[in-house]
Amino acid sequence: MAHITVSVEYGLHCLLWLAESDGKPLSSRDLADLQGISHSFLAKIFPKLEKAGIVHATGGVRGGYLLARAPEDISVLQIVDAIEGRKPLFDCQEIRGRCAIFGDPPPDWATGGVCSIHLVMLRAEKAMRDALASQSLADIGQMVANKAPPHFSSDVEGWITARLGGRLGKSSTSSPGEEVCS
Amino acid sequence: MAHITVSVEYGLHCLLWLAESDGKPLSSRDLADLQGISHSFLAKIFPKLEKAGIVHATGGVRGGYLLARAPEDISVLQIVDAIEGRKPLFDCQEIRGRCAIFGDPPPDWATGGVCSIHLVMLRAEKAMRDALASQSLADIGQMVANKAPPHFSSDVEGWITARLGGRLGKSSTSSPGEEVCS
DNA sequence: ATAACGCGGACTGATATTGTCCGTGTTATG
DNA sequence: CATAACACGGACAATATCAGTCCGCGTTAT
Repeated sequence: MAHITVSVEYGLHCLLWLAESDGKPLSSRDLADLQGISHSFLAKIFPKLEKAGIVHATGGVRGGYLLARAPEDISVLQIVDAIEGRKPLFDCQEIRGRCAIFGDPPPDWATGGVCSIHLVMLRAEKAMRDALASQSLADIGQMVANKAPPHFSSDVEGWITARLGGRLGKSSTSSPGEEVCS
Repeated sequence: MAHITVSVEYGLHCLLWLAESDGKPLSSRDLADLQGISHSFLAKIFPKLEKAGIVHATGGVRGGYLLARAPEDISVLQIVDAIEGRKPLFDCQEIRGRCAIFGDPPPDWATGGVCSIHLVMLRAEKAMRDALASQSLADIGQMVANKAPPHFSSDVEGWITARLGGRLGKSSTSSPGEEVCS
């Protein structure tokens, strides 16, 4: 229950899968089963990504989600804001105006401009957001790809085609894949 | 209910008063009444600042709190950590190890090192913490002092001496003060 | 002796998070 | 055309944290 929630974590992991498995749409159930997370909960996250223009949804029986933009053009900050809705780091209560020495209303010099404490927090929030804005989905995908062994892409491809009911000759993993493997 | 809570806000405002009113200890009730905030709640915050070595408490009937260090040597980050207890920005659930393609246990390449998503969040958290660490209590105090009119320090002095039961001739505000006014 | 103080624990209400479940509309497929 | 798989949205519940109150204990100036 931190400031950046598990909803964001789920969303980011799913978008990484969508960035990898380019072409065929993946349903929220596919993504949930693939990662061992709750489908019901994931189904509440994706409409937010869709409204933010990060993914594109296709309805119907073979429907699912695709990235609406290139992974290079999707920043982590955009994902966080899409899912959490621009949640502030600090919610200033304007304590400065309540000083017992002041009358009612408090003098203008005490309430004008931004509270000094609030200003420090806003700067910290901006530093955090700048760090998140500087990283794209493609950057994280590259980090993950550098860790995975070469056969992993084809394993994933096999799992997906098997699950899509694609009885096209591949029934299990370990078949060589030429499409997604970079 | 943001990541940085109102407890931190209350604590920071109180520490600013302690930095100003140097010499006489102020009780948590003094500070609560001076700012129009809950005394009961404030009384739960100060022991944390005391254990962190930010303020020094003196018990008994004329007791209260004093800054334990110079305002220049107290960073906003130290105050936040003292009150909130090093709360992480992001709590990684290690989704990466739950992939359906993996067996149990998942392969080492998938679980070794820091999760790539977690890494991005840790960098954002560090950027935020660096921003908070770069500002001291004295920095904020200076900002506030620049806004206040010259007679404000003596008004505060008057309020405090009146409240401390100091029946020394001053009964109200608006008397000239020479001690605290910079 | 008393009253003001710090300290700590128990308790309460409000809100956010993390889910689950169900109903509606849409669209490939048999 | 019927069905099943999909997206979407609302209602609901469990849990956690936050904000705040209240009480009892020990300490200390007056």
